[in-house]
Amino acid sequence: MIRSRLKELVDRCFVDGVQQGLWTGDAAGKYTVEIPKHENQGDFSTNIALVIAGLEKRNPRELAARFAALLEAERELIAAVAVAGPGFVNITISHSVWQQVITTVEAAGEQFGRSRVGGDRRVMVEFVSANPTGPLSVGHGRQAILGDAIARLLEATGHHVYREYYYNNAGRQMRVLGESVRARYLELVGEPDSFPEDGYQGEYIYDIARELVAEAGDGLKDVVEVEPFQRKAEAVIFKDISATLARMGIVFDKYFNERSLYENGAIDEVVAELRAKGLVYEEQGATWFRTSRFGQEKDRVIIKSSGEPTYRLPDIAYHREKFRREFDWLIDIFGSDHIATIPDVLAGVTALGYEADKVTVILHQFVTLLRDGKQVKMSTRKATFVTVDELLDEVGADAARFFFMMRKPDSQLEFDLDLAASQSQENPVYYVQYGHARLCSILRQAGEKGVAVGADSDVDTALLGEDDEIALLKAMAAFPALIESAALQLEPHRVIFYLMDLAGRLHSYYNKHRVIGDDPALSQARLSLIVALRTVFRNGLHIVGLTAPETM
RNA sequence: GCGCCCGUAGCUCAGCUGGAUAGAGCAACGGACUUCUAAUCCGUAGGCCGCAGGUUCGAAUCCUGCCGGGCGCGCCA
Repeated sequence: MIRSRLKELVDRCFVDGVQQGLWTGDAAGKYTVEIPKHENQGDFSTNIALVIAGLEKRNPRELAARFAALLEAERELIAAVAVAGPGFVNITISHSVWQQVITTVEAAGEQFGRSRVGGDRRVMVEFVSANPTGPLSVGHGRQAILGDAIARLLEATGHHVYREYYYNNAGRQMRVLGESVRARYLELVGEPDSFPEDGYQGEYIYDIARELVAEAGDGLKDVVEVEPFQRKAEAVIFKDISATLARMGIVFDKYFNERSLYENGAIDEVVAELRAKGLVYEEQGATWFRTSRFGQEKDRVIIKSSGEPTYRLPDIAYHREKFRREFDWLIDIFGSDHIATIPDVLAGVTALGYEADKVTVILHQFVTLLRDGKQVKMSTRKATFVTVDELLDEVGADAARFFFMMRKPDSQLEFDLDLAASQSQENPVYYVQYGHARLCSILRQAGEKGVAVGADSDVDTALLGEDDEIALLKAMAAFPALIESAALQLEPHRVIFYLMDLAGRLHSYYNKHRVIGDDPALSQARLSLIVALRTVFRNGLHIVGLTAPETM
């Protein structure tokens, strides 16, 4: 906001300098205006002199001094200019400019931080995509929160977001699930059948079987096909999965199933197209895709000698469907164990004539759970994993969201159950939410004491001159740019770090200064700051799907 | 063996995509409640940014090679 205004100013001074013959125009677009690391280095800093010096082999400090002289003339934004270090030009913005942020925030209200940079681009975010063979585990939980937070950030920045969940219901995995349910069913109606060797052992399989007994008694005991059992399992488990996701505030626009790709002929079309382009061949009874043409080590089987496709084929067909549905940007969120499938899918869509550039894949690392300081051992096979539902029971939706968002996807995530569940000071979720509650509390007090939070015409924001007040104003001013960049970089964790920082500044300020005091004008000014801060907290929390409690 | 990710304070992790003197939260230690919520604050201590080279005005960040950890490398998904 202010940074972009300053950038325009710097650009103008740069051009002025070119016209005056102080330097050439070569550095255009190469220098930056940034917020420096240390507070004694001004509010903003530009490396323009260093860039020019590098290009023209000149003395950076001298160039910096000349550039500073040009900036000095601009007094509406700038309070001070200084040359520092190897040749940085540090710029201090006038307090009055920061103080105007309060008006800006209140004018925008709920829209503060939201933007239209997305330009209505249509984006699909595919995430979770767990096959309905059992309840969601904590690994899926991370993906669910990550994907939803990314979706929310994109929505906040003017994208049209479509959330989609893809699952395989045509393959072996779901067949085994059906067989597992049938075995439990037969066991329950007194006709024990051998349980499949690689069957699903979880207690939930019995639950599904019990539902079948309740509905049909022993009427299904002579059914040989696995189909009815599989369908039932899929339906029941999906109902549970959707309910779990809903507990976290996640709703998908569509559950896309693999089987539909067979039914509408998409699978056959993909094979035919690839074959027509000479990218498919038969060997040892299987059908191979020439992935080696796309920079891979070797070709891959897409149809097994048994006639059954491998997972690759439907994955490619599914991605072709995404392209056909005319999205501008396709975001896939996968666990890091799916890394091997990505090149195949991208090779597939490239081969079919689509721009693989439109696909962004985010791989997230695994989650380890910590309880009593020790790692919780989990095994999918034995169904000893901790489910998302159990996690939500234990720590609640906000803490789960917060903890899953706290780390960038590339990092493995250690989820400390005791910390997330603790209602105490070391829990960062409460630290941030308490910030918002505290602001609400101050405003409640103001109301009770009859200190009206005046229309901003009565408020003299120039009274907000304390260092920590200016720091709070600066932090608020940085919020829109933060949201924009977190959205475009697909990095929700940055919002969390921002909120923790803002909360820290607020709590510190609160302990140092009284908002409602003896001086009515000062109280008014500070209350206007509190109102603006509340807006930023609320917007920040809401944009990433967290609640903003008014009391705690 | 090959590919991707990670390695930063005792622990868990940030570090705005190459900037200036390295950051936060926990844990440790010492302080602050007659006050708008102490779910808070203030202070102290804590570092060979895995190691070694290279690129340049400048590297935690980029390139190469090692070391250590995770995930993959199927006619499983």
